[in-house]
Amino acid sequence: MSSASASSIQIQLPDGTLAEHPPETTAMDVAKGISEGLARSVIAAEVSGAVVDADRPLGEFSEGLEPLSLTLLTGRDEAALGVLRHSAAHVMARAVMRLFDGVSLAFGPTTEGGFYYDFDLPEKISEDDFPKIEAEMKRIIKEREPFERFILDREEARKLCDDLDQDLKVEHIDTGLSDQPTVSFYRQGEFVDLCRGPHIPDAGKIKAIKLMTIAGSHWKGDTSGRQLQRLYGTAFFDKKQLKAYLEQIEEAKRRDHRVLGKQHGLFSINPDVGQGLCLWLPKGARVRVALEDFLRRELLSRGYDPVYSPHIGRVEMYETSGHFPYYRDSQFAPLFGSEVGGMLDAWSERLQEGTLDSDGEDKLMAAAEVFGVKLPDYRSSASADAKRKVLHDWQVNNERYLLKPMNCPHHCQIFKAQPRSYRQLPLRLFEFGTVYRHEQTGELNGMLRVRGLTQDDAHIFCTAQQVEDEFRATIELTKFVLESVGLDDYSVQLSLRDPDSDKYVGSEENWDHAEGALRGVLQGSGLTFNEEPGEAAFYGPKADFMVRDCIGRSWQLGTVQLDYNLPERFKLEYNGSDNAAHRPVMIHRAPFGSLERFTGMLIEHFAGAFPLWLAPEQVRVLPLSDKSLDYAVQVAKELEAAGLKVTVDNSGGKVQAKIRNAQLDLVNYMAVVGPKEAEAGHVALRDRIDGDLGSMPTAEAIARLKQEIVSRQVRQVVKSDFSAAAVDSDAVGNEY
RNA sequence: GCUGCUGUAGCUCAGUGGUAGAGCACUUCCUUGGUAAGGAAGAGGUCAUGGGUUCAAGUCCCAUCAGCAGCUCCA
Repeated sequence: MSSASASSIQIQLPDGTLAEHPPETTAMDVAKGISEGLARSVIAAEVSGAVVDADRPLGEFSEGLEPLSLTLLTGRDEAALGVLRHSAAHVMARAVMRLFDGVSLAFGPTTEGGFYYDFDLPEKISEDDFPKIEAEMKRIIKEREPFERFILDREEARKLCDDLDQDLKVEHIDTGLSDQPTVSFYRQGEFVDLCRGPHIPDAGKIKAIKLMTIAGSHWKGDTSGRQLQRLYGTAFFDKKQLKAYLEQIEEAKRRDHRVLGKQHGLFSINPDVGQGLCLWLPKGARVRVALEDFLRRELLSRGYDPVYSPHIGRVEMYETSGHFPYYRDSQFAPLFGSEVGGMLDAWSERLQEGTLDSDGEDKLMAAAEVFGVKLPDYRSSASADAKRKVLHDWQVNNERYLLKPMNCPHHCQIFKAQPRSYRQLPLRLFEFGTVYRHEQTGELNGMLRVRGLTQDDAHIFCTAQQVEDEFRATIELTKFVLESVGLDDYSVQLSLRDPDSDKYVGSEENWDHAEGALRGVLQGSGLTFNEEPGEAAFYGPKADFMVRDCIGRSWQLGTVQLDYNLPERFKLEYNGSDNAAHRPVMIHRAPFGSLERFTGMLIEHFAGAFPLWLAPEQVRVLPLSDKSLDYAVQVAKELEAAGLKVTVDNSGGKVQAKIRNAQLDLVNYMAVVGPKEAEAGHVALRDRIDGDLGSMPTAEAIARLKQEIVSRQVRQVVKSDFSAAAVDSDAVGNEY
């Protein structure tokens, strides 16, 4: 960090040129040396890979005799946009402090689409305040004041923040920054903020700003802590980029699967059925059936065995698997064979918490007796654990069930249902398994986050040596599935264990082997992937597919996870070639993730306009007038017999109106039929995308459409011009 | 779950404390047509639910429920 005593430093520019400069030279000086125009457009600099202020003396970054690599960042560089936005966050905070009293600043970072700043202030900010805040920001920007950096040691910094009445900053210096001997501040006019930087040279560089929304947040993400007001905004180097960004948001809104799902009759969620419980309407169900049929056929041809399991299971099974009661908050409450089960459950919980006094205990005993429950082994003098065991034993004998939160325990039981030999491995069990999870109300989101979902779930039981081949086959399958629906922009996130943690089950040797195998397969697959140490589940490493849709948003869909835990817990065994019992490795995998989430994502990806092979209404027959209705019905029967999803528009009105409605309903093909077609046995086919295709024999039209279906053509994806990922979907973690 | 916003016809939405509105969709009638909107009439409402204030509440207040945005969470 500290400047070397050398009297000069060597600086290397991206084109390779080397130059000697005094250590106090700044990136801005270097830019001026090249041209004044460049100097005017410099936003920041990248020095040896780190983004820094353009006015920092470069000598500060010099270590030893190595030349410093310097890249001047201008509005054209992606990294510069982040610097701009963070400076815009400061400008916004400054404007808010001018307009409101008692503002306490929290954090103000950049986000993918802009920036935010969290404030603690007595007054509530509302969207009605945005115009005046924006006006104040514009006033600040117009003054083009520079951002000035200065360093204080911790004590001075603490005092400064205290003098400024910034108690959250004081707290942050005391806690989050307790290991820093000095901290940096930025001053812009009267506004001073504890900040790591970097910043733009002056506020005049901000050419376009807009406040987006106001929302609640929490100090350091702690929901029990102070509630803050988070003001979101965005900023760009020019107004055109801002406009494109706002259009991108509008485009995402137009594609919202909840809007399109309602508009096109795909699915419905209503309070009478229950929050987060999705009704698949006929059209949505047809899309799902197409997806299920496709995947089922594919799995059967790839050596999978279909299985079915019920929607509920004994709680004891989930105790064995370890899912109950540890994840109780996100499960629906157990179903009890007896009315009294729930009471015993609460009773047991209070014993565990130690909140049950003897008076309460007597009342519970009396209540239990009313229900005819006899607990002769329950002694009031016994320990809480002993009492809980008595209650638990009663419950076990009186059956309690859980709506299944995952399919794995059932599939483990299927593995166990028969003796297994190594010759049967790998055993691949698949099921479209419906599971129920009691997600928090605030998490629910259309089809993307629901409480009842169907996973395209399978569990592969294999030997440690087979993991690599199975993993490779699963990756291939997932690639194939994604590409079949026209998703060709994806990468893989490989989650590995944290080498410093001991929370993991399974032997070190197995983990090493598995992680090496996974990495090797991904390297050989040609897929782009990144490794995330410490992100693995405690029971095994995993690979998640991150998919980009056509407007640049990224989604986490398919997942492959290794599991050393469940085979252990369920004591799964197979007989090896050595005639000894061995424990299999289990692989969870789901290329879609869940049918709900996948379909919701597809609705947005295609903006509701599904490719022919997935479309819920592939052809609509449009009679020219009622006189041609009989022929239209006859044509529809022929198309239906050929396996096409077809309807007849029997409404009155002109054919132009019928075409318009069919186009708006996103029907792939229209078959216009009038007297001429009836005469010749033809249809006048109209393509949703290309328009009128002319008159042709019905058989020819059928052949054409079937060809398109069989080849699973994805002919049209309406791409947005805006390529940057502006709206990040809530990337939902693994589904197991 | 937390904070904020919203809830009016099937859908999208107007509605200033004083008789409930529009467009689209729907039904009926007229029109029978050639590749993105033919015409007319009709029907459709416990203004989310429950309280309160008021002579009077869709409108103001409180609670509940639901939706949305963000936060938090996601085996």
